[in-house]
Amino acid sequence: MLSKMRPPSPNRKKEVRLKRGPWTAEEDKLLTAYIQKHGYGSWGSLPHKAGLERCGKSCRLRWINYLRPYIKRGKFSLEEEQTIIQLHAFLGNRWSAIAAHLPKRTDNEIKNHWNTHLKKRLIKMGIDPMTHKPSTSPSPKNGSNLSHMTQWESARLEAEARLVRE
DNA sequence: AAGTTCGACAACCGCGGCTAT
DNA sequence: AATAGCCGCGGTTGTCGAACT
Repeated sequence: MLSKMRPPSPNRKKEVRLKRGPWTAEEDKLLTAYIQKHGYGSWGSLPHKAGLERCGKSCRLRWINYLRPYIKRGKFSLEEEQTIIQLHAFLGNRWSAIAAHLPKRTDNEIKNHWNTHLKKRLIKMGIDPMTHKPSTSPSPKNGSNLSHMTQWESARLEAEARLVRE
């Protein structure tokens, strides 16, 4: 939908070079202080008001994924991982919907965790991470034990997906 | 010790939905 | 009804530290 994309720098008064890349502690402080005082929203104008040389999009991302006071960071518990796998079986790559069931986790964090850990783990178990069903060409070396595991896991996932649906 | 590869995660980009005009 | 702009989402990339050679 290119027509909807805004031109490079439409109505910016001055060509302020917007900063990109990792956030500094100082920037975090500015953003947090501003949001604590005024709340968030209107991301387009927020950076300027907060004294940040970032685009609104970058500020929004930083706040949502990192600075919000109640988010939980660090290692995922077994329960959380199971929940993610179950929800993914039902919802697919709808990370924000999955994150809604794990209130303290962000969609970005869940997505990263899925891509770096859970997906690989399922593949290792012979489960297709997209369909959550035993993959069609299971690795030949870990035969029957694995297929039993995958059948069990698959049945469990389907049952749990049903539960989530209800 | 130096160089290379790998894994984890933060951040960016492009797109689509929604709303206001 | 058409258009412009904002917001949020999902995919992808970039960066950095750890592990390995």
